[in-house]
Amino acid sequence: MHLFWAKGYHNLGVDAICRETGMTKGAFYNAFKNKEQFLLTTIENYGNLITAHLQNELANSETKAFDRLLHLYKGMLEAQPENNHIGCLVNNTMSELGILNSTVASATSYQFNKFLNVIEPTVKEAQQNQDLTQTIHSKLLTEIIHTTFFGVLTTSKTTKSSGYTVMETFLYALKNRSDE
Amino acid sequence: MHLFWAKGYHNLGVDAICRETGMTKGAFYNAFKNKEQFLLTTIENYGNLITAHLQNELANSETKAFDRLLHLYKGMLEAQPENNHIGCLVNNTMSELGILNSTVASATSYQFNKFLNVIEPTVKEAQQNQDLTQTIHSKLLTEIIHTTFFGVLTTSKTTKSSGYTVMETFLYALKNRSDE
DNA sequence: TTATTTGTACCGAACGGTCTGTTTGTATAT
DNA sequence: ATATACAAACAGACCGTTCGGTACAAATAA
Repeated sequence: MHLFWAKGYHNLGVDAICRETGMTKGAFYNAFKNKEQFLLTTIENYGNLITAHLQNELANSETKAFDRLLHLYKGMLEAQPENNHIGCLVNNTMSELGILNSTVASATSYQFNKFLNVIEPTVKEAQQNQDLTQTIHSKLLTEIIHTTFFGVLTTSKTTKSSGYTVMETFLYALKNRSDE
Repeated sequence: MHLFWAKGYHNLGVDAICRETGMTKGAFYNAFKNKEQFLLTTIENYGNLITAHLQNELANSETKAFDRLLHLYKGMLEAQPENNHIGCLVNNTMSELGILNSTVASATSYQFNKFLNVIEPTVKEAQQNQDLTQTIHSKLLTEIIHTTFFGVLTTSKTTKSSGYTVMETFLYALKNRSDE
């Protein structure tokens, strides 16, 4: 997972996967049909991991929904510099293989939607708290937020910054201004 | 340019470049030091092309600044389905090579900033027209908008949609609500 | 003539994937 | 308890292809 994450698909060979994991080619091709199948499995594992993380981060009901969202994205973005700006495997794979491999494409958009479904209730709660604009349906608003997050992840790969300023300012811009 | 754009860096060989352009390897390596140098040249050409396009699209002063922005992003996103969701070369390259090659990384972020500098005056104008939130500095607001655009481009590669709904709703969410 | 550009054969390395011989765990028969 | 059977798992040499890049002679330009 970490190899695909950091190096991408075409820049990572099966030999390197085997070297890193201690598998041999025989074991690898016994367990997976091919490199693509291994990527699909990896994406699913990654998606489950992230989904659990999101659920965990957003579960805390002691703080307000909007602050939980802020804290969630802050944590993920501020971890980027120390993680060598590895970004998100789903985002990375969407970009590299989205138009080249439709099977992989639908696997990534499936995981992306899973992310949205986990985040949406908190967005809705923030809307009900009058902390986020109510003029947009919570599902679409969640998509906007997480899409921007993906954009920030991509651009921060080259600026080597966390990109959190952009994300934070963006979230505050979506804050309902009726309470100001 | 079109080859890097559609296939990415690692998935495109020098042989394929020569086949497509009619060059031979001798000519290629006489003109460019290596494949990376060719990518850097390509990114610069691409950046100039897009910068000119942005300038052209935003120059029209007959419509309001906010509507020009809307129209700009609408045009670029609605062209995606017919262009096989090729996206933006700068965005694609940022994602694939951002953490692997620092020279390419800074070339892409340089072009990204050029884009921002072209768009910013129109954003500022929209702010002055009270059509965009004034609480954020125009440069940062421009960065937020274009970063979200990049995010939309990436995710729409896998959903095969134009993604314009997300972008449009997003821009309207940044609209100053004092006039409603 | 001399300098530059071009065509192409070629290089070693790495690619995804296959093949075959061997080990291993387990189920059944004795 | 021990022997036999057998499929699944595994190790790693090996396959043809493609990779980025070089060498060098031929062609062209100055």
